[in-house]
Amino acid sequence: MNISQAAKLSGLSVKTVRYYADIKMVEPARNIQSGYRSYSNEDVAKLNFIGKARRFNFSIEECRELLSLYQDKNRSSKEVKKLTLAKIASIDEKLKEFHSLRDELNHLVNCCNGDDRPSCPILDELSK
Amino acid sequence: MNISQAAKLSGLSVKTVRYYADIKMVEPARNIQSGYRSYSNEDVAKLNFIGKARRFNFSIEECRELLSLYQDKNRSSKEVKKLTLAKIASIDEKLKEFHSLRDELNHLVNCCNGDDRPSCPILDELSK
DNA sequence: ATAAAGTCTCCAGTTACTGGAATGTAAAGA
DNA sequence: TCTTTACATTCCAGTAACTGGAGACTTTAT
Repeated sequence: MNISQAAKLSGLSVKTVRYYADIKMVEPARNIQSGYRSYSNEDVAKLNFIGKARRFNFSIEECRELLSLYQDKNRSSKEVKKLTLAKIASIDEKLKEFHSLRDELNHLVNCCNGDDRPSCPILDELSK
Repeated sequence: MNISQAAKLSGLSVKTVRYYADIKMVEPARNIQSGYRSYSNEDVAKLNFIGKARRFNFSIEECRELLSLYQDKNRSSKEVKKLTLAKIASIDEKLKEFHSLRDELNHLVNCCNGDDRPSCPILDELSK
């Protein structure tokens, strides 16, 4: 199938699918006449896999790793679990950051009248 | 003062401070002899302000906006509050995303034996 | 036959810096 | 004064993961 069909089936944009071919993540066959990329069902499965992993916040390099584990029939589940646990830890980090950020901003907003006067505790805090 | 002093006082890197000059956020005077950037205390205060706003996850463009409000003696606190509330909302969005991401990954990890066998529910899920 | 839709490659832009090269200036020590 | 060292300058390239667009070619539909 052509690239737009593969894109549709995998829920990715054509640009993104082409990008994944450029960086050698999913390299489809080529139609010799036209030069068009020709995607197999397996290619689409890989695109799906990557799309999902990306949505799970795995980086492209991590996706590459997961993909090779996915394709390796002799892999151990330990390796995958390790990658995933590391990902969870980094998400927890971000969660903590965002939580405290939110709380601080929330506090500032609650202190701010939000009227037409120039006095503003938010700016006051930022300038300290 | 020279750039490294300004950087130290504002807690930013020299590269970053120079970058902020390049993008016309904080444009210091110049020493005519040497061409060196010459930072005033006010410049440093602005750098501090920006540093803090960046740590609060405001984008450079938002910082620009906050900075001009900060320098505008006739501003209303309403405008600042609006920007901040929008920022909180976008942080809440990210929090939600990361939370559900974490929960899903956690679930997968709990299902995974993590041993030397190839069977792995994490990969199974990613390939669905 | 022609027009529209799809595809190709290649280049540039996004965000907010960071690293490095080549070069110039200032300050400190011998 | 000379020299070394530290600090400064500009400019170019790279990061992550795409996205947009130009110009050219192929396929499909009318």
